[in-house]
Amino acid sequence: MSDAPRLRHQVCFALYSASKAATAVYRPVLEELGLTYPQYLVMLVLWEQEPRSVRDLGAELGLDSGTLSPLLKRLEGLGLVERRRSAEDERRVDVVLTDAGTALSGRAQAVPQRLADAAGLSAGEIEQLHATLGKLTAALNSSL
Amino acid sequence: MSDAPRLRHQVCFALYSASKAATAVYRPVLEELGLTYPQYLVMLVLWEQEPRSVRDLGAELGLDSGTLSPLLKRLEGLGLVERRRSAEDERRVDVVLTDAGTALSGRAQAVPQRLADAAGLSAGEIEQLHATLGKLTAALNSSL
DNA sequence: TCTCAATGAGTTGTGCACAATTGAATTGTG
DNA sequence: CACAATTCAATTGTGCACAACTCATTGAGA
Repeated sequence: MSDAPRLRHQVCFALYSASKAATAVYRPVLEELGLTYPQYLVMLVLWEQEPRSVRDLGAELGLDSGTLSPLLKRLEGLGLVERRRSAEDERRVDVVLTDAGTALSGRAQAVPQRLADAAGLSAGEIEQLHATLGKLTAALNSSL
Repeated sequence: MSDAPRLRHQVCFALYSASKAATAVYRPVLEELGLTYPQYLVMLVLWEQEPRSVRDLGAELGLDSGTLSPLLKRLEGLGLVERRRSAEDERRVDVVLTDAGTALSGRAQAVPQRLADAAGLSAGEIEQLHATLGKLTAALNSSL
């Protein structure tokens, strides 16, 4: 028989599928907030701490300016954030929440629970999955 | 303190990061084959069995024609596959491997090992991760 | 047989992801 | 101080992902 690698045996495909399925579950929920999934991730970071430079956001999320610049422009267009050149370092652009951006946090509370409800995994399995994914991501990133 | 959901606590972000890290590890390897990661997935399916209709490929990979049509056009441009209208059902387009497409299978043998090398997980952990991701994906998809 | 709903592939439009490049601001070193 | 190297954000170009739509083909039912 063929000894080509098999799709269903590959962990990378399992990761790819699970990640797509998770964002698909989030999509209608986030649509109520007017956000896409990557936009939601940026807002999560800002809700934790602001202002954050574009570089900080990129380091936190693993995204570069090619992705973030237009995304932030759209968030600014939605009236959720503002961008301003940093005073100390004119190369930097600080991203801050508007009042509307801050207020959106409240409506976002219920978002993670929707995934948990749909996941069909026990709390222990979730925790172990989370830990294993963390190890895996760290190892993969350090191998680059 | 803020009771906004925290980025690092979210399994969805762990999935998103791990998936991106895995494709990043694959990228330089696949570049030697002239493939992107989604193109590699399509080739994996075809190496298992061909011909496959566009619909079959989509069902296998969870992609729709909006993604597959241009991707297949690029694979055809690379000379790896051919597309032909099905004789039995003129709505369908069957995708078949060219000789070059079949031959590429050999060079793709070593690809999965590269991820395993970089993963830093034991065989048991990999297996459990794979099983948990499978359960998760099935549950998420059935909740839509 | 004659609709008419369903199916399959393609196209268009929006947004994400990443490589490569540009250009301004900053830092380090002589 | 001068100036080369680095840093930071933005832009451009390619490709993936998905929604919404078009259009041809098929198949089921009146």
